[in-house]
Amino acid sequence: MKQASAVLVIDDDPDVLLAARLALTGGVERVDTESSVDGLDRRLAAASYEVALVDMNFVAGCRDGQQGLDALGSILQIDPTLSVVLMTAYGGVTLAVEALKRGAADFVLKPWRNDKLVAAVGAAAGLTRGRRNAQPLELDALERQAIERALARHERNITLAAAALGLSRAALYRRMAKHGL
Amino acid sequence: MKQASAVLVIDDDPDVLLAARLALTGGVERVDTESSVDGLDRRLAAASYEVALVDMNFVAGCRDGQQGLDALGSILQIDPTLSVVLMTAYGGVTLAVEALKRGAADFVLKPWRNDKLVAAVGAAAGLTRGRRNAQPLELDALERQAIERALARHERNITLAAAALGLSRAALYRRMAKHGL
DNA sequence: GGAGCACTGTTCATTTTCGAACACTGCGCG
DNA sequence: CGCGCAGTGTTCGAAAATGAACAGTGCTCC
Repeated sequence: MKQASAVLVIDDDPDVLLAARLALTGGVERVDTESSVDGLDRRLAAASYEVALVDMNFVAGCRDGQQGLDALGSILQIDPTLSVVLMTAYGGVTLAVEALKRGAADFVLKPWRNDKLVAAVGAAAGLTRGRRNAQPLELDALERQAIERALARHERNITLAAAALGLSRAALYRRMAKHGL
Repeated sequence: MKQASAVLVIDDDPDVLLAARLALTGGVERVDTESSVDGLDRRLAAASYEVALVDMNFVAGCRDGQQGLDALGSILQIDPTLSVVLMTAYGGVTLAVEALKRGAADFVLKPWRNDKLVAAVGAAAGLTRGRRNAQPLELDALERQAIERALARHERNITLAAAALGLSRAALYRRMAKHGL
């Protein structure tokens, strides 16, 4: 099924923005561009993006990608469900690893191959959708899961598990029976 | 606080195993080594490791790291709480990104700097401990969280939120009151 | 205007759940 | 052995949660 998706591309180089737009158009519903990381808050609130594609180097002569990592942090703080794909021309393994460890969905090197970029953005959009659709389970199922975990963690010692769950032993018995454990 | 931690190192090169042992001894409680990815199941069940440090290239002439990715998958399937640090001499950004996306805790290049390796393994051990100590919340708190999320997701529409949680509207009102929402 | 609709907030007889108490089973220990 | 301890599984009157029903509020549409 074809999915509508909105992507926000952030880079200080207009050429890159244009190239990204051309590469992504057709693959995604909408491509917005932004040349700075300022005012992200409003930007992200205004339209509900599914992917942010962010450059890591905004300051000339500064190639360590720190701005990108900072932007990543800001974006995830604003919306933890939004997938962030980072891109850089100067990246090494160390930077890529750091980016992923900090929660980036993917990491692409400039210059990119258009099909790879589309694939990365598509996969990231899928991640976002997955996170956003992850509706809280029904309370019943949630309780069942929690009880199972608590029992496992305490090696089926009902007394301890009950205490950990914050209920009386008798109550845990009843709920175990209810859930068929 | 100094933490006891057990590390399992897997590499087909005895020199690498020795180097790893030397680098890690002192930094961690115990270092076990293994020269193959076979029989991981028993190995992991026998001792409770906090980190697995795994080489990505077991087959001569095959440098794409596929074995490492497979091993990563196997290990996480056996014990999802165990942090896996991958290492390779031939890695590029692409491989590193793939490894992290598949759930590796970190990715180090051979030859490593001993202090970096110790730091990576230490951080990974911390991750494992965090995951393992993440005891299921008390049922009450869990319910509160679920209710908050459901309300947020449905823009405070009580009727919809109640349906999503699998309880009646009146019940949701009561629980909201109980939790002070 | 007013009928239809979707949602809110509350009431109350009925049903469920609560936990303290009890009896029982191992198990280590002097 | 006899004692204490830690755990299990069950009982029962008291207390709390349940959901159908109701009245109220704000809309949209004709």
